[in-house]
Amino acid sequence: MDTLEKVFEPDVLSANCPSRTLFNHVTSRWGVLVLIALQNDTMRFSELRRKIEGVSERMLSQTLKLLEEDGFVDRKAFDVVPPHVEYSLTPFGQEVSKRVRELASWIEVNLGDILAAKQP
Amino acid sequence: MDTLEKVFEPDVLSANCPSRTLFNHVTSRWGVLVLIALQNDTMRFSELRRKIEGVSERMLSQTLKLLEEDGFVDRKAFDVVPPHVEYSLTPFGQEVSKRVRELASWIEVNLGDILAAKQP
DNA sequence: GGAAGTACATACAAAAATGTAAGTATGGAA
DNA sequence: TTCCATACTTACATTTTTGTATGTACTTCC
Repeated sequence: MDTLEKVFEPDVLSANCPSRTLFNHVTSRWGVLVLIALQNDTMRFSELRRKIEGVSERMLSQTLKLLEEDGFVDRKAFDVVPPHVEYSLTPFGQEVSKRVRELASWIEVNLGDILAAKQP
Repeated sequence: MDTLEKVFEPDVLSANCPSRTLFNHVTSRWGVLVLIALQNDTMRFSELRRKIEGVSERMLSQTLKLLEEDGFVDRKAFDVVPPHVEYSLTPFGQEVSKRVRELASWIEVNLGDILAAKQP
């Protein structure tokens, strides 16, 4: 093995690590939900908006743009009027989405028990 | 089966679903990092603060309190001076932590490829 | 002919998150 | 005896996030 290998180890606990930035984008309030919503479908902007209850147009487009820049979301625009744009996950996006989904599902499935366990 | 069963299905995509609230806490900026930091250890407040680069005392204690209320973090205070408090994950906390860790690890491991794939 | 739907951008305002600094009580090290 | 460490809390200031409203260009439905 080369003596100079592995100079840098990604770590989300390190303030300046690029993985932390990506992690923040992915786990952002609307980011997680976009990833979940797109998991098995290609969707249009307004479909996403209806599916993710509570997002404003502003936040949705901002979040989509960020995830697109990071390479997790693919945007396909058709040059027609009225506009038609389709969003989907890239292969990278599908990987993160899968893991976000697992977290969300665990919470959904165990919601009853979690709620029952806390009595403040 | 009872005709009235399953009146309510938890869904993080629903604005008012309690699972959404929990999900938001868990995926909050510092929440994810606390869950990761506590995964295999019991830690004291200032240890956590040093481990999670960039958290302020204020945010750390706020986040710990929230996760404690949700039942994911356990707080054990010893009545001595100077104060001594130990934080750890509850069984529920370990479950969510595991899943958050998997997401973070995937990003860390694939960081190079993700970064290489984007050229804006 | 007017309303609604489409996929946004933009300006402005309000709300929420976060940081900073200071304070607390006490013991131990220098 | 002054400073540091501990685990916070509180007040205050700043930053970031989020929402609201409006506009666009055109088509289709009623």
